[in-house]
Amino acid sequence: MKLNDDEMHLWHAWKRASDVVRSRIAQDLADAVGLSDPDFSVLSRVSDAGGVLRQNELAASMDWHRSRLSHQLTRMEERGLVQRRTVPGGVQVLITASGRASLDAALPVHAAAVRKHLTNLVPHRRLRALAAELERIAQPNGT
Amino acid sequence: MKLNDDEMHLWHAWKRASDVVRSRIAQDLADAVGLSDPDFSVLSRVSDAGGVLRQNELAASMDWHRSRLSHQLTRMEERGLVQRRTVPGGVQVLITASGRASLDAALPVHAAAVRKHLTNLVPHRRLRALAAELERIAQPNGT
DNA sequence: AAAGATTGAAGGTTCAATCTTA
DNA sequence: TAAGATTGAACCTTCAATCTTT
Repeated sequence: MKLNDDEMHLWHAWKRASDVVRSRIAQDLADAVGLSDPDFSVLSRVSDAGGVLRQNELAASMDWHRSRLSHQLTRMEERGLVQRRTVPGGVQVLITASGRASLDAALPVHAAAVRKHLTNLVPHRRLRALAAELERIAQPNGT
Repeated sequence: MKLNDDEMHLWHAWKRASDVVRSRIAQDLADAVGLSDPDFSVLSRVSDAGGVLRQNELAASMDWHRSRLSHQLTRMEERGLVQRRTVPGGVQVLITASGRASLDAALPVHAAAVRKHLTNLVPHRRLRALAAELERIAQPNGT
């Protein structure tokens, strides 16, 4: 019913590390290229899919709810980063030239930020083990 | 300039685990007692401080910007969870009876959620080591 | 001036309700 | 009907500008 010292310690460390790493990487990205974390995620996925992706598949691949993606795409479309096109059975999301330019600028910044704020702070020989440990934590459908 | 496989793997696992754990715990808390994560954090801190805390110290102890806390307290005050009182040199935040009742209801739910979605998914003998690893990651002022 | 606090705007997330189309 | 998508409201976070008090 109450957490013991070790559990509490891990919880606090977890919370702090999650927040700190996310905000540091987001800050570097925003400062350098004016993209938010969600902006970058969307552009990356669409680009990886070849520049076009059905909205429904995009949402599923990112584990996002429909409405979340809908709001996000509305904002990104207003900024000219992506374009929506209605097709039979749904909506296609296309990356624009401007969106691709932003992504290209963001990629090295993002990689550098992940290195600086996460992977470089973990000993090389621990990289795989920590990743595996995190996957075990994220795995269960604990609901 | 580009992440290698191990770095990429860790990054993806990290992002997923961070999101999943945060949202699962937040969901349990919201479903059971109607408190958000920030609500719970504020109530916990104020309660730990004896039920009263200067707003400035509260912000500092949570690593929050002034405006973030100000907005949060405005919402919480409207819901009757806390009360603000101007004192020489600043503002005092007081937990209300209703706020304390919500916190009391939330504490066991929160502990159970942290166990279920985080600490129980880590082998007992790894608890301290993982916490230490996370502290090392959160440590540097990487800015 | 400096520190504490507030405000409004813009972006982000979630939920429930709605609309549209296969 | 069911799946895909949108919308509006409420809450959260950040930033820049402002206000207040010491």
